[in-house]
Amino acid sequence: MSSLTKVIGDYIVTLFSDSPKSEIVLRRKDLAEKFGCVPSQINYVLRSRFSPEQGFLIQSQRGGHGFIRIMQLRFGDCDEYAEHLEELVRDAISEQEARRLMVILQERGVVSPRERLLVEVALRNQEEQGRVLFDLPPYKRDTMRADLLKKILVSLAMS
Amino acid sequence: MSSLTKVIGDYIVTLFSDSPKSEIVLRRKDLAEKFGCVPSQINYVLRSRFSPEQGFLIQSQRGGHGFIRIMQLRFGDCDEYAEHLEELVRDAISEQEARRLMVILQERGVVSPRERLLVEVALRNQEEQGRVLFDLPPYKRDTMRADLLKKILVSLAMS
DNA sequence: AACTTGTTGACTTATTTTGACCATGTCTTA
DNA sequence: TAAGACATGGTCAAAATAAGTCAACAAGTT
Repeated sequence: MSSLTKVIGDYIVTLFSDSPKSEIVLRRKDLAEKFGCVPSQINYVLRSRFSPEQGFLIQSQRGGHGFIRIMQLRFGDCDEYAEHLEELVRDAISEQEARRLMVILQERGVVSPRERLLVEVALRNQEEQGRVLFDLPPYKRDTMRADLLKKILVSLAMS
Repeated sequence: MSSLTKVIGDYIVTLFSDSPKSEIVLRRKDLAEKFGCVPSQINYVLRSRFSPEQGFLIQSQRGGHGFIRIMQLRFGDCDEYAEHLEELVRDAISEQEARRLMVILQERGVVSPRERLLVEVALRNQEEQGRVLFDLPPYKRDTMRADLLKKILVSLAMS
């Protein structure tokens, strides 16, 4: 039993694979009708599944002939992608956010499952030592986690 | 005298052997109901028996259509090899020895070049923080490096 | 007895679904 | 061409649903 949000999200993904361009255009109202839901559900799908963090950009227009355009981000080179990753992690990141980011990166094929496992073990190790050995406050642990994650992801992006 | 935790853990293991994939999805609520326990017992089972250090990755979602997905990345028959690795690393290891070990493991195909890179980044990061941030003595840094390396290698031990 | 592992439940946080109300376009017509 | 009708999309919050955390207590081990 899959959620409506997942079904709609998957449908949008198929639109991308059917399209030669890395960009699709759709009507919120039509999509909502197709899936028998309220229009604002589409906004929720976009917000939760097609965010910049997940590699998408969205443009839209209201009124007659309104539309929603979803663009898949492309990165020219490693440096650009590394920069993108650094922006995602920022200065501090919680355990939960970090884990979620790794899930997304694995799903996008940026890292393998083994690499994700490795990263999780490294992050958990640091977390535990920060907490138990040095009694660091939560925010400090979040910044240290961000530092480690950025170093790892950037080095992988460049490899 | 078998604890509920063990029973549930064993049950989850059978789910893996019944499944062709190395990944299963379950509902916390259902599982708790099946074994007549509180839902949070399931979290305990996962924490104590299916951690990244034990070769498992967990992804979960709260709210409507929530789920828990468990990925198994290693299989039971590598305990011996894991022990071997622990013996290699011992209680303390220098930066140089660690790097040499990683080179050997990569040459033997135990880890990929990217995985080796990842490990080296994690080790360097820990080294730097131990030195700069906490002013740890060399021996302490060597033991911490050994701990991290062992955790990582054991969790990856497979092939 | 001290320590580790397991069990429980109250409280917290996150996700999905829905709908009422808001904002901004285009089109028609006086 | 200005006003109003019509057509879209956006925002926000409530309700329903489900998972996570934490700490106290219990049971088992050493």
